[in-house]
Amino acid sequence: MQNLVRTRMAPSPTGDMHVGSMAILLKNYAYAKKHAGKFILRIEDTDKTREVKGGVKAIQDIINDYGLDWDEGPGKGGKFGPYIQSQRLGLYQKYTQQLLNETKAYHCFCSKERLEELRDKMRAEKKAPKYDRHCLGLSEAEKEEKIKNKEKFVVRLRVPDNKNISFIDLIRGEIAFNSSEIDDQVLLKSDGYPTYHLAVVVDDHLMQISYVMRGEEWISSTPKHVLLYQAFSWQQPKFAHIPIFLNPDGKGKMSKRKGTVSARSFLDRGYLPEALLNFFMILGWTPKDQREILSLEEYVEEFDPRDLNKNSVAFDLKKLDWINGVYIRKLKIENLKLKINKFLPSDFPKDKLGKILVLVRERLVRLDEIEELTNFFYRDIDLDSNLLLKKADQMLVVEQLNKSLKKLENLEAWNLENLEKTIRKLQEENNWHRGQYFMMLRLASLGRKVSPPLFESIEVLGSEITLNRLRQAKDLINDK
RNA sequence: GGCCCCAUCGUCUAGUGGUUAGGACACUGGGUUCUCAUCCCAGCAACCGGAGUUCGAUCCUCCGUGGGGUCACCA
Repeated sequence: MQNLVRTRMAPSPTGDMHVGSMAILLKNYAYAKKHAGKFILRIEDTDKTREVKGGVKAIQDIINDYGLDWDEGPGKGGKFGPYIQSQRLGLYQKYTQQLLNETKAYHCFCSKERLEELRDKMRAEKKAPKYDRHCLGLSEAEKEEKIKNKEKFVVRLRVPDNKNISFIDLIRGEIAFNSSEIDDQVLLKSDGYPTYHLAVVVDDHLMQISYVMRGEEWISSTPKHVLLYQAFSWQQPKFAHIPIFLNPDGKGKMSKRKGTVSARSFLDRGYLPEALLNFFMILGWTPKDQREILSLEEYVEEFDPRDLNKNSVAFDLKKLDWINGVYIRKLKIENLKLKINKFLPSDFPKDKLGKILVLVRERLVRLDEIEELTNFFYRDIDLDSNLLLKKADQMLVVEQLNKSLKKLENLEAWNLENLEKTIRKLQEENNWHRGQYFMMLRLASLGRKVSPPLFESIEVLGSEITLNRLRQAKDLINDK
């Protein structure tokens, strides 16, 4: 049991989960699965001021909507619970007390104003802002007095001076810091809640997390955590800091300013969860054979954080679009029907859904394009006489429409075979230019230059609508 | 600014002390075709710079440059 792989994702319920977080979650999930370990979901709700209501539920939902799940955590239980940090306050206070007793931590009564002033001053001197340990000099009596007077305080870690602090990152190797660069971290806030730094270390230890895989932006915080592991004499987990997503243009950390970034928003735009996961997989990592389309199962089998690339990666939407298209094309119609349901406009003719999907499946890049791709099947179209007459004169087009109408009106059955045979025959017998004639018919019956194949489309459209539109086209040209 | 991380086509990457530096997306051209899309074929395109180590560096070392991250009683 000692070597069990236990990974975790520890989001805060402060708003929609970022796509980058989902990508990291995937890696934690996959690695635990690969080693028949456990993937833990822990909620880090230690900042009461930023918490949003329904945040925990939103986190659980989005994970499930991406087709993933967790083994221990809210809604699942587990023997290391509770998995919500606000329910573990006593634990953090207990461990803080331990550090206090061992003089590895100390009370700090400094006001926010003083700290801010201090920071401003140090910044002005071009130095890294650091707490000046003002309260470390307090005598025991002074401290007791302040506590008795109910003065607010925080507890800070007493960081050793000039000590080499290093850790092994699975992706990058050894990373070293000097402890003098590290601030005396606040461990316990004045409201009794722990800071992130205390809470992660305590919980990762207590929950026996063996691999901490988190975003690269945590590298500079890791020495603080290492210090804490040392202060408690706890064994460190293995660390892997995952490269972050850059904006699609490759400039800067992917941010709201340059577009939508929540994991939910991609689902809302009609990207399939499997396609998104696949995209996350191959950003910064490739399987040995370099294939780019792979299933979750295959990924679970092959992924290892040690093979991750070191550099941050641009979130290339073009590639995502390509992957999404690949996945849509692989979908069986019955399956596509289910998945596209929530993107259908209210006036979409559900009885024709299957037939229409057959026609547009290979043209869909995102599910939310369905309306744009199919509206001519169920909405009035705009006929443009200029377009109709673009490659032929008025007389010819009227003749084409007349002859077509006559034949189509007398079709025995409105099916693909009859339609194709009849129209092709008309074109051949009259020696009409095929491109012009077919395009004119497409324009007249579907109202657009770009569409699924003509015969299939008008078959689905039905005789009534098709013939009406052809008549309208004729009238329009005659009126010109 | 301090500290830390990173550096192969536009993007995501493979790769090696000696290779025509490979693939995918995107882009361009062609084929199939009633348009578009799919599919197939072809093309364009990269080792950040400078020293050093070496018979030989894209690969190893150092410096520079560039990009990124981080410096809260937020995570």
